[in-house]
Amino acid sequence: MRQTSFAAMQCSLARSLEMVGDWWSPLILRDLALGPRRFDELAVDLGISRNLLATRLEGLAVDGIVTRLRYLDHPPRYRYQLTQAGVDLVPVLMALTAWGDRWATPDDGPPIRYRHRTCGHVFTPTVCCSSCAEAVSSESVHVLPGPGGRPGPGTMLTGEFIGARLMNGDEVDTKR
Amino acid sequence: MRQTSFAAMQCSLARSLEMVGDWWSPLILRDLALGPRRFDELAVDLGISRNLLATRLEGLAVDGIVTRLRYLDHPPRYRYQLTQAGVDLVPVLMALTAWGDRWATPDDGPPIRYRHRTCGHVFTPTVCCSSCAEAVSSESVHVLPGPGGRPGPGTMLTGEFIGARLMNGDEVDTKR
DNA sequence: CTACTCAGTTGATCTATTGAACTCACATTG
DNA sequence: CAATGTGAGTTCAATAGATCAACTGAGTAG
Repeated sequence: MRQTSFAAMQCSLARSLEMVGDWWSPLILRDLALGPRRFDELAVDLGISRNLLATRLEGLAVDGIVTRLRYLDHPPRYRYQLTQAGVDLVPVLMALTAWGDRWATPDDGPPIRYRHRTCGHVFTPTVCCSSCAEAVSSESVHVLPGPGGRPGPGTMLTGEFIGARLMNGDEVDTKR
Repeated sequence: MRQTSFAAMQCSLARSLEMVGDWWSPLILRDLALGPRRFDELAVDLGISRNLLATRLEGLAVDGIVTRLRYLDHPPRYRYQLTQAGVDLVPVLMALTAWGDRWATPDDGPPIRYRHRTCGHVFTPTVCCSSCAEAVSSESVHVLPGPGGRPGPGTMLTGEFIGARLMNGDEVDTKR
């Protein structure tokens, strides 16, 4: 089979997915952000098979998202830690979690909540405009071609649709 | 084998991943947000195999993220469209794309850029606090247990680490 | 009448995921 | 000091998913 690699795609989403888009990786990163740091903790918490966990951690380390730290020499004991790239990814995972709180219907309300230290409030992670700090929706965004944009594997046609175009189309109706 | 289902996990991230966390799904949603809407357009643009595309689209439709619309009766022609859940997910994908722009090192700069209609600026999608609109980082967030939180598959230990705790630990160093 | 498009199915092949058992070094306990 | 336990994986058989490529079938264009 060989799962198709997204690495060659001229698309930052595809490249992100190549690094953290597989089954388990985001949950491993969630755990590293929330507390579990050691191999066995991760394995027990997630219920992931140990060989897969080993493979994933190695991949994440190669991609510079986690580091493997030896915190004890005798016996050798390791701890996995998020790098800056990993830390930067946490808010994105929080946003996806917030989406799940809304659309994946948890049985008894959200399993965890976030409080913002600087303002003190319990909040919902929201994707905002870096310029005006307003929440963005797909309707309020124009997509523009960037310097790295060109047709290629994974983006054969998208370019034709882009160009000062309203994201999510002109003839859109979002009825369910 | 059966790939482990995340659906039963008491974690909104896991439930989100159950719906959109598999190989290709996020790219399919990207395409639906950017332009391609028809089966063949998606297949050609992504280079995904046609049977997988059919399976994914059906799954996304079952989960209420896309709808299949017949826009022509003779011959029968269909178009796939994001539902409100799908539209709500787009900003999250944008945030992940922005992460990729930063950490997945595109060769020639970002393939696409976003402009915010309401303020007119080209911007970086940023995850912010819904209360104070400041950008959140994992260091500025406390994690609190929510009503739906309890140990279970996929979250056996995380609960022990949570409780008015600083996300990403107390003894964290984020050196690379 | 033939070729082409859209929207998928079907089937053979191959690989990633799973679950469980195994290794190996060190530590702890009775 | 023998027996058990813990951390951090590795090895292995079985199987569900992914891939590629060819096929179907309705309709339309030339």
